[in-house]
Amino acid sequence: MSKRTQSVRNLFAAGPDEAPTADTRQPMQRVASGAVRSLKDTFSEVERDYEELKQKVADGALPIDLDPSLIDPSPFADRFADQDASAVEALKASFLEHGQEIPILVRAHPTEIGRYQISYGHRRVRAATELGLKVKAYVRELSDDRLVVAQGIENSAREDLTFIERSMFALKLEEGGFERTLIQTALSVDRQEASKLINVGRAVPGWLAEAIGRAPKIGRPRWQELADGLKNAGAESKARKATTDKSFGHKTSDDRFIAVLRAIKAIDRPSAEKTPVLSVKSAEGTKIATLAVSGRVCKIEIDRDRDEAFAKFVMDRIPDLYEKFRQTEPGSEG
DNA sequence: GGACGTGATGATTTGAGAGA
DNA sequence: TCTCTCAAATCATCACGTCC
Repeated sequence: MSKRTQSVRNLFAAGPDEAPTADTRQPMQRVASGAVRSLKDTFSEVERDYEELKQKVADGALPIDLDPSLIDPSPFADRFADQDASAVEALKASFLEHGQEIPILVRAHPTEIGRYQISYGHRRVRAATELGLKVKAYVRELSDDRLVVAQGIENSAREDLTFIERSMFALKLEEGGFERTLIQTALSVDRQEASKLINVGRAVPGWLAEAIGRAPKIGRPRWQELADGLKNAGAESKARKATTDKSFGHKTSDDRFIAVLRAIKAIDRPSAEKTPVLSVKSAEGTKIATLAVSGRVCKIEIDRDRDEAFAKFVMDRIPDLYEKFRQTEPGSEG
């Protein structure tokens, strides 16, 4: 750090009120020596630097240290609370080792003087709070629109929001009266994706999403499947019952999702999830084939070593069998 | 006509299982 | 244990229908 920067910082730290006043300098002007003139020039320069610095802080171009207790979360939360403890722990370790390398972005609280609202950096604030440290923050004037866009851009840069977190964030923005185009920008998605996110957000009750958690391995199709399932009568109470199960809290978030989905689907297809593996035997008692029903497929398995030819024989006749099936099963055509 | 919703599809990624 | 294959899952995009 240069001496001049240091002097500017010291001046900034002391504040303008403590700078020498014009009156105190008056007698020195009578001594028009070169040294004094040089000192005056330097002072003017420092004063200009101070004004520049003040402007940069006001513009949010330079970070300042804030007490985390003065910082409130974003009014448009984009992630579930208490679901990313490991990430906060990692941040705490990083803070202790390197300090806070990346400042957060806040705006002045619109209704409470002296407080701030986060645009992005919730986890950094939490880490700083737990460590009893101040948090480096850019303070900018942000409208609601700019706040959520900045928030969304930061999140998509990290790509660490799960589908349901993005879905709930999108719904929050939609309910907050934001334009679709802004929601698309904030989430870096096209209109189709934004539409799907919002619809899933609407279909999945907040309490259920919170109970399941981030479900990092569960993507749109399966959340969509759950959302569709929840439209059936009684599905929500089944889901609620699943979340009160003793083992529910011990499962991972992904497993909690699967448990709820299974509970919901048990209404629609009671046999599908419970069907055991069925086997067919010959007259001599030899196993010919087995039928295994999983989430999406029915799998018929035939022993290759013994019956590969038979498997081909069956395959050849499947079209005929399927036709006969369609003629005999009234509900089989859709 | 523009905004939105929804289903379908192809490309890519991921994970499990088989075989060397 | 490593490599390969294949199925499942996800994501992005397209196409079409509906509504205002």
